[in-house]
Amino acid sequence: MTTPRWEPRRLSAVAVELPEGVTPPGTRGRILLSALRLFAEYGFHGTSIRDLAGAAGINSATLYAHYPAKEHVLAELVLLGHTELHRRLQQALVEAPPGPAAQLAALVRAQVGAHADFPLLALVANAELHALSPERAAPALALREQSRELGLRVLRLGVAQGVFHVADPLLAATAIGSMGMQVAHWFGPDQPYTRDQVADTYAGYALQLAGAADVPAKKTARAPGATPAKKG
Amino acid sequence: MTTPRWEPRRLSAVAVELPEGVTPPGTRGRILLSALRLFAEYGFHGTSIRDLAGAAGINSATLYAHYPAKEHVLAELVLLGHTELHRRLQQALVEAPPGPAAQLAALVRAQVGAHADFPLLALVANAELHALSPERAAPALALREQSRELGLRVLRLGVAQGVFHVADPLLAATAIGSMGMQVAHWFGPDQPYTRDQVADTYAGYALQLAGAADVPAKKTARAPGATPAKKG
DNA sequence: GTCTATAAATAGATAGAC
DNA sequence: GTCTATCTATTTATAGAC
Repeated sequence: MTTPRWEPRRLSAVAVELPEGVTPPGTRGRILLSALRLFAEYGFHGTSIRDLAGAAGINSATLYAHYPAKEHVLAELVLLGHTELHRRLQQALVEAPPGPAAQLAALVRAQVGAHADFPLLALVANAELHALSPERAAPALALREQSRELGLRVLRLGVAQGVFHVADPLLAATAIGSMGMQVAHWFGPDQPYTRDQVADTYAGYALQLAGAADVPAKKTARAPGATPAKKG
Repeated sequence: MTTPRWEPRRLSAVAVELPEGVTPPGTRGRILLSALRLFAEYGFHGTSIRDLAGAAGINSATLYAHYPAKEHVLAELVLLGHTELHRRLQQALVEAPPGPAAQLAALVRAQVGAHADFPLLALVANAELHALSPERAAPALALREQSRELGLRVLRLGVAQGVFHVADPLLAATAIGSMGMQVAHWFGPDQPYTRDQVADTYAGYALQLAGAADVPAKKTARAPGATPAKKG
């Protein structure tokens, strides 16, 4: 690709940004943000070194002063994305009130929040990870596995305590996780929801799906504000 | 790419096949099946004309006797995938017992079934659609919109009838649809579930998520067999 | 329909001046 | 760090023989 083949369609109005404090300063940061946008829109293989450099306002050769290869730019984004999600999930668990129901709600809110706050990063981290060599994909895959187990543990605990009622916690965790992952594909400022509305609503869905006994089912309304887990 | 960079990771044990009766005979069919596998594994831009031809056992120039360009091969796959899903959803609605609960269950079973039966096709149809020009993506996008509305209508009807209890049917439909879409990313013969087990379980999840009042919540067990919608 | 051969453009990456 | 210039391989696609 030299010049854009056609107008972007995958993600129009979404802000091109990375989590706080992780964007490198100067040119390297501009390269990373350009890659975030282009990889999300056209994919890793659909973006050339010259596209990347052009979007960052530099010559293509200059890119190699900051990254040894195109793959390393993707690797940094993929790792950033998985790290941020895992960090948020862990923090959510720490801050959540005790009990599987509140913890599941907190996890889902954190997952949905992460995917709504950084949809481009989530998209690249998930959809382009396959373009990395196994060695460079491994760290992200390890983080993904850890994140998955956080949810699975909460679900299993909830079933053991009689709070949740699912025959197969693994399948339930997969289904719940799937809801949140897809948020990156459609959420944006053009949607009639705030990120907290989606996060809260999805947390309610997760509890319903898990058959959480005494949890307010009608809390799935369009109430704004995060108000994390004020239910026991 | 000339020779495989590394072993396939995205989808290992999944059969490379298309829905019954749609695979073209002869060389054109071999091209299409090769594209199904390679596009799913490496993406459209990650697969070269020579990869495609080599996998089909022909010279790269021969490909142009069957398709005018690489993009047309992808376009055929993308349209095939969206057509098959829409066809199954429509048929599921026709065959389903009356009532929003049974209809929602039937839709989810059909969606999950389609993604479990043809994960490669679902993956290509969804993840590589962005590589098509707007004109060639349009037919698939139209089908996608129609499929989406099938689910949305059932949810809205169920809410209106007091069978479902969700504040925002659109968001609920999105969440439910997201569960099923992701099935293509993980389901395969290496999983400890049959396609019907996943389909039935996910149908139960959807009803739970939607707050379906009087629906057997414990039917989410690992009971094999499709047995479509024997509940009212 | 299938091939060999090749054109024309673009790819990722490097050399070396400033 | 950034540039111009360039190398080398690969890309999509075509020409023309069989």
